[in-house]
Amino acid sequence: MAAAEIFRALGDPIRLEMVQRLTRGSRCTITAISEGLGITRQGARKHLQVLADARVIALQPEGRDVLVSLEPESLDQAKLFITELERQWDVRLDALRRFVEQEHP
Amino acid sequence: MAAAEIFRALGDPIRLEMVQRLTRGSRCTITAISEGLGITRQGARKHLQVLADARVIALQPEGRDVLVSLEPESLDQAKLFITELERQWDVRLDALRRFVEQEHP
DNA sequence: AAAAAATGCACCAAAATGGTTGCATTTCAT
DNA sequence: ATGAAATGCAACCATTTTGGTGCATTTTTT
Repeated sequence: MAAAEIFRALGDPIRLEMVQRLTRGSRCTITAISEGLGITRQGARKHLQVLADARVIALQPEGRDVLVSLEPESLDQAKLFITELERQWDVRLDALRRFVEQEHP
Repeated sequence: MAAAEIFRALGDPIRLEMVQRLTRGSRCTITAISEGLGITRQGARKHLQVLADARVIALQPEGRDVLVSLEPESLDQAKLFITELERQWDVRLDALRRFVEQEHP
């Protein structure tokens, strides 16, 4: 289940903050996005790797630094997954409603 | 960030499978939802607790057993969070586009 | 009343996570 | 050419997570 990995990547306050920063500001370096998180650069780097493994972000070396950028497709995938869950839920509720109406006319 | 906890709860294949079962079938007991997952009931029970802590599901004792049911509001919250991320992303892209058009008329 | 079912609780072990420090390497700027 | 900046890598540590076993307890069922 690829969705689980994306959810997992988003399931941490620091990583979620990183993603939020990327949606607001543009792409930036690892050092830049690691500032003001209360952890070291090396610590932040591990979080970035988790996000990259789930393809929530992309890391591309550019000379001396590495550019961090958002991969919006992953967010779409996650949202679609939830939407589908809700659709199934609604289908079930509808079936239940029809059943009750049929049994108690 | 409450969203992080919800994402975290969804970020595991077994827990995601449990949620999916709940959207399809109706509420059921702990034993029922723990079957066919490849782990013991006690193991499954811990996953259920994670989901309950994040309010993705509700656990209500009912005589001898405990009924497991989905709390759809949590899914909505998670979806809304992603939707908002995407909105910010789009706002930024639009701003960038307008900027480029202005600079290179 | 006795057996069976559903669950809780406590404890245990292995693995993963989150975070650190220290140091080496590459690349850019002066 | 030298120094500063950005990064990578490895080792290490504490904590949490994942999963298990064993046993006690409470309800149903027969």
